[in-house]
Amino acid sequence: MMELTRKGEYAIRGIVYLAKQAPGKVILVSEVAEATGVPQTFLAKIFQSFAKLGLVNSFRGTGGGFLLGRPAAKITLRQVVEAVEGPIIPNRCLTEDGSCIRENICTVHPVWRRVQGEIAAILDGVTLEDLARGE
Amino acid sequence: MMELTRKGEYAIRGIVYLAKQAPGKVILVSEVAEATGVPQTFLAKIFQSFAKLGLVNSFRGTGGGFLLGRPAAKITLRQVVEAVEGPIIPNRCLTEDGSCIRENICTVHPVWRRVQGEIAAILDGVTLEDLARGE
DNA sequence: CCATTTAAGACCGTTTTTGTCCTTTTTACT
DNA sequence: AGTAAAAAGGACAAAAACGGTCTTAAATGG
Ligand code: SF4
Ligand code: SF4
Repeated sequence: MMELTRKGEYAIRGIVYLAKQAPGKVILVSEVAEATGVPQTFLAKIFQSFAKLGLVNSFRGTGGGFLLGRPAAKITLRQVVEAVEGPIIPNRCLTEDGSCIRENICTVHPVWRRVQGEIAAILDGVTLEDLARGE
Repeated sequence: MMELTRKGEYAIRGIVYLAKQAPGKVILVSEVAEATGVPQTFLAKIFQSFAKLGLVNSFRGTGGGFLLGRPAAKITLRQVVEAVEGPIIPNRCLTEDGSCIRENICTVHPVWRRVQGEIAAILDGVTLEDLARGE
């Protein structure tokens, strides 16, 4: 239950690898893939979505590659996870458009809201800098 | 991300309905299904797995049905969720058989362990009695 | 025996996951 | 200008998970 997908796991491995590099250094996706044990084409897709959100910068052509879009200390684990997995939603009724008619009288709903808040808080409290240098 | 399946949601709705009944009263799965808006045959399956674990007792034949296997105060939300969704595993490396070779040196692993612990603690702290009478 | 109700398992369409492959675009270097 | 090196983008697809249904069997009370 509540399992991160491989995409999420790969995303973290990949961007943490970037965070470990010297700031400003451009890295090939092929290098990241090999170092982290992630299928290269899959990782490329993941990095593309990172790039759209500004989490990484990319350069095409010879000498191209990826690097972090901002300092590692300014990227949280939550941002990484939500970039590829979407918002943290332990149950359907926690989406922005309240989807369950029982929501008003439901006693379970607040429990899921707490779960959501706790997970978000933990993930918000961890940055790529923490992960890159071993907390 | 981290979304409860419909099976899990249905399971909670169903067993909370049982918890709201007078202790000892036997309820038909058809009644629970109608009251909670869950497909009956699907709910029947869910209740079967509850029965195997002792969360509910069942009686077959005329006058049969379901009731809680022990007092509502002795059944936690975690037990209900894990009965149908399996253990709370935010990431693969948190299964009993450590499946990731990086686990020893990984800085992300402890974060997921924290998440696991927090979710478990929240769900452990809520009983069917709480849910039945509105906390 | 018969109606009722759960138990158990086979089955099945849809969606999501987990990728691959191919073409295009951008860029640097010669 | 030509070419090689990357990432960008999109189509495709096998496998797994999800969300159920259906059928048959077993128990139970009348
Ligand atoms: S019944 Fe309660 S917990 Fe379930 S989806 Fe509706 S509001 Fe959420
Ligand atoms: S790399 Fe770390 S977080 Fe990812 S599966 Fe392995 S131990 Fe867990």
